[in-house]
Amino acid sequence: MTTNEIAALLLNTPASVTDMLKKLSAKELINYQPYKGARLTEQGYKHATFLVRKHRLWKVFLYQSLNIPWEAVQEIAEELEHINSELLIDHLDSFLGFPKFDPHGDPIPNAQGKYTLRAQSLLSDLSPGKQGLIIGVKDQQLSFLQYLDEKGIGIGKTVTTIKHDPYDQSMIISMDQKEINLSGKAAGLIFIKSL
Amino acid sequence: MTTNEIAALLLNTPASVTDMLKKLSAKELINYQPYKGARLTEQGYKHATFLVRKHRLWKVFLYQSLNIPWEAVQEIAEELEHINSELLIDHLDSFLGFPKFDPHGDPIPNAQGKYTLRAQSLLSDLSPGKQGLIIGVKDQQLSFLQYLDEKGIGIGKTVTTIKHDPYDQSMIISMDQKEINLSGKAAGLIFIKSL
DNA sequence: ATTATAATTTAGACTAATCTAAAATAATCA
DNA sequence: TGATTATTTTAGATTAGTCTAAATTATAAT
Repeated sequence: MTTNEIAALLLNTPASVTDMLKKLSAKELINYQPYKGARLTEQGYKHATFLVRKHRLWKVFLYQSLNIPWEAVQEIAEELEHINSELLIDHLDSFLGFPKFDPHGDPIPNAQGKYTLRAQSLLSDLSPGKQGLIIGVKDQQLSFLQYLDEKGIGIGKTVTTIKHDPYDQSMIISMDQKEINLSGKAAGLIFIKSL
Repeated sequence: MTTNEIAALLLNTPASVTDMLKKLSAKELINYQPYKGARLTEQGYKHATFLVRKHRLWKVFLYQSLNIPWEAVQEIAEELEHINSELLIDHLDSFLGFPKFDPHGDPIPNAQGKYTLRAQSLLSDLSPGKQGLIIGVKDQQLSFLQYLDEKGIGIGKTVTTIKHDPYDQSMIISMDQKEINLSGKAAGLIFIKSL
């Protein structure tokens, strides 16, 4: 990623990002060469993985145990993920039953930092007549998640492609004995396991 | 509390505490007059109560749900308590079954900020032959909690006073069919409900 | 291959939170 | 009650994280 992209993502200026890169470099979490970009070191990768682990485990907890609505989960998890205690996270993991995926279908690194892989394809590639199990989403913007909620689409649902429009890629799928229209854009953001 | 005492507690210098008092005063959380001390405003009291609520609910969660050992609970709870979301805390409260007391026996304010009161006395005041139920401790220093752990003393245990030494106030109590020696100091830090 | 444009970094300023040392105020005691 | 001591506050320095504007470097276009 470029300095500007990071800045846009963090809602900071590129100048601030440059400072951060220098600091991360001093801590040996990244290898950084001015104007050339940066790359995580092994140590940095471990830090990042632990952060991902914390974030996704908290998401599972907030959503599954506390029943906190979608809209609020992301924001709270971003605060919780900064609490630094391996003990806490390992106990949380155990409490939750060592989940392998978070409520968006994203894989959760285990205590050793290993991700569970699984075969996945896009709903947009599911041929007419075929069945698929929804296992995740690619985009976690609120507007998209709400769009899915409205249509009743969620992780764990089984869908069948009825029709795939060759012109605009929009799809008609069946789910829960109902037919649903889906834009090509949306279908390309939904991960499925074909059945 | 004095400026110096606050400083000692926070492990900061008195100069820093003065700065904090001025800032809290600017936010109208305390009424502060230089050299005269400070007092919480109504708004400040509400903030403080919410902080206590957060802290104690997290403690219940860490201890009861996650089985995190004593020694670690306090430190983690101090980080968690700074996450500011009423939604989160109210859901956590509900998840935990709206507990009224934390694992040390300290009362937890409800969503309206009300504490549950209960009659309590000190173990040191329990006359020989009388029974009491341990419901809390007054001091939460690690060393004291470990001292209690070693003797098997904890919240929910029923004890009977056998003997009370008039000279050094030390006590012999019976618990779980065993006799236990307790210093006068310790007995004065244990809350009981007499039975 | 030069030049123009875009991306990135540097320099310097600002704020917030802390500190030390000095000054001001309050409390204590002879 | 006046002097001494303790407490508290102020003043000024330091560090970390951010910003804007200017300078530098890389990329793209003619």
